[in-house]
Amino acid sequence: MAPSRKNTIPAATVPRLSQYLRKLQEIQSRGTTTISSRQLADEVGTNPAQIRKDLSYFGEFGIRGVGYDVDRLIEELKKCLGLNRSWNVIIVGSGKLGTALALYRGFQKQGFNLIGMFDADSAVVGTDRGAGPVLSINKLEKFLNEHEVHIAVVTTPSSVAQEVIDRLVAAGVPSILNFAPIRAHKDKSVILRQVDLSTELMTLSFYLDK
Amino acid sequence: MAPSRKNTIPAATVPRLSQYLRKLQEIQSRGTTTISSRQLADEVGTNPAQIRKDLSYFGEFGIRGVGYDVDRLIEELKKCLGLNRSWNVIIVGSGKLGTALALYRGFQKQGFNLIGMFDADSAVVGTDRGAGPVLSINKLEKFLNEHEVHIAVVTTPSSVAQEVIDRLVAAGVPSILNFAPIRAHKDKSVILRQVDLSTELMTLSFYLDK
DNA sequence: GTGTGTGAAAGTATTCACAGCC
DNA sequence: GGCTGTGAATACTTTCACACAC
Repeated sequence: MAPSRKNTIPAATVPRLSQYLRKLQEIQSRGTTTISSRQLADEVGTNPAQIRKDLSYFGEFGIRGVGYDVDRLIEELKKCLGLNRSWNVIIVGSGKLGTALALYRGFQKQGFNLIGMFDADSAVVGTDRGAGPVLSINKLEKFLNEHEVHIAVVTTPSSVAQEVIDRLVAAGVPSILNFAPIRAHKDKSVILRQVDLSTELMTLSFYLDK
Repeated sequence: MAPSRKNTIPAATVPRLSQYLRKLQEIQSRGTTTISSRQLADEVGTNPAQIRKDLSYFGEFGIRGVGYDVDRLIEELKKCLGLNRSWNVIIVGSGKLGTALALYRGFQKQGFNLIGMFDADSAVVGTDRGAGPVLSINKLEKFLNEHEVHIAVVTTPSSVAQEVIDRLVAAGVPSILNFAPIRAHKDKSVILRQVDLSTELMTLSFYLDK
């Protein structure tokens, strides 16, 4: 039976589940209805045992001798990932990067509702960057008070990113996705993930230099 | 003695080195000249043993009882990461995201030279998005023939990303940073890293849903 | 026969704890 | 006394290999 005790699931498994899900949605749209762990592994660039092990933390979704039903597995993965509901998202920082993210269509598709964008620049406030009129950063706390925000995406300049993150945390936002190139501090209760161009480039540099 | 045999260095260490480097540069600009592994660990959000172990793969850079000289450690980390030289970078896909990345100032600062941007949209070709006039994607192979490109950053729509990556690989580009939300395939000789908004959001969703 | 689910084994990564040097 | 560098211990991940179900 599905244990569903998420504390016991390896951290490395979680991002892989999302990749399985996306690949399966692509496979579904091609009209394929059944897939083996080997086929999926080939598509996603891993090995079959990894997939079976990852899935086994959540339950038994396959049929021995046959494989997995694509529709069923998509539903199960959504459930595993908490995607059978919607999450409210805001973007703080409405520059090029924030706008690029706001316009990303896959956003809404998986149940992420972009309900607000913020910026400090009064020339930007009021314009539409993909999620209705951009609000002034001064209205951040008021907005957070009136709306339940689950995820805040931070795309501000790095000079103000830590301050913005502190304000988000203080206002009770439970998770943050930070694109500013700083190593943000936060208290343990907040879920923080960092996406960092300069780290990615330096990592490539390391392997190029071998 | 510094072993410098990069195959033996844990994959998880490499991105951490880049974070140590960035934090040290910040610390340097505040005028601090010496730092202990504990202080750096607090700043970067890890533990001192992790830092000492990571550094130990490359050599002995500290002084017992004292700590690390900030200037020296910065130089050593740059050497470890292959940053004591410059790398040529192109961006393929000059939409909002590509433009945002092109305008990111930290880019040039660490020795990454943005030498070209490409797009398929003829309305975009010829405009300046932060790295001189955008070139037509039709001229990609010609450009790669005439310039040594070390890193290609892919920010195209996902529908064409795999095709673009295949062309980059065929033309001999040794490393790729892919922002398109696809699981790209590639041959083993190419270094590929993926940055993926939807995986990040789904990972947050997983932990929010606990 | 085919392919899943899963303990056990192998392989990696992190943390501990202390000898050795300042 | 303080802090690094590192083997040893622990924790975590991936891979193997096979019993079991279809």
